[in-house]
Amino acid sequence: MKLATWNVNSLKVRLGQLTDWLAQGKPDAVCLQETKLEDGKFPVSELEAAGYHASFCGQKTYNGVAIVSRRPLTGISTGIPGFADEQRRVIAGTLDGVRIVCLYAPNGQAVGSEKYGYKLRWYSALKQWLSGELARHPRLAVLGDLNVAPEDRDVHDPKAWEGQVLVSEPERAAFRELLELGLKDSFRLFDQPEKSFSWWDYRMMGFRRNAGLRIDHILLSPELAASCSACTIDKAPRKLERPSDHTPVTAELR
DNA sequence: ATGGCTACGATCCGTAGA
Repeated sequence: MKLATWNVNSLKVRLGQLTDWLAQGKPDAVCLQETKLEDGKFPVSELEAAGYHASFCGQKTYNGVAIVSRRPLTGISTGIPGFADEQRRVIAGTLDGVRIVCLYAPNGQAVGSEKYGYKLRWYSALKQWLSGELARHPRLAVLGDLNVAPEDRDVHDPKAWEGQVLVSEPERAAFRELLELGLKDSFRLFDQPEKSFSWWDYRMMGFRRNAGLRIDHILLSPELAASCSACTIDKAPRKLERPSDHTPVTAELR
């Protein structure tokens, strides 16, 4: 099974790139973030024409998540139970016995801001929920834009970013707490190129300078991690005209 | 130099992202 995550930064703008990418890589499921579409405007028929089903939970302008899959998911749920949130950031479903959780973590804006507090509260609720999900679903895959670069090697310029949002110690601690539940960062199960990132700022020629961060992640339960044969970042879509600022990450399960 | 893009929904700029 091939699972992927991609923050498309507007599915309306990136739909053609997505269908091309699906045709090339033929993933079994891809988790999307920042679809920025109300559910009534989700491109169901276009994805069906590409051979994919979709489960989605969106809103206008901001946020929005979806899981696009070769076959329909079962047991679809949205949001984090017990954490009331207007922002559409979480959708989950089951495919071939694998529980797939698609996440769009809050950005946090700036350390100490109101949005930063919301981010940490969101992570706290996420951890509580995923703790139970791991017990319920031994085959659990958590994919998404987690908006945290977990270690300095995930940051192009750790000195410049030190203490900033996406990198700050409380955010990294929140990320580590997910790993302490037993989830594995699938990217780090394998040797990887130095300076591997999944996001580059649109400004300052970020991509050309490889001035990026690794903030899009695929976390796997121990059982799935044991069957994971690869985890790769596909930089090709970031080179296209009008790219998303994020690029897809894919994990292969035996 | 604390900006520089991009998307969106509103105008002819503000909000948000990361």
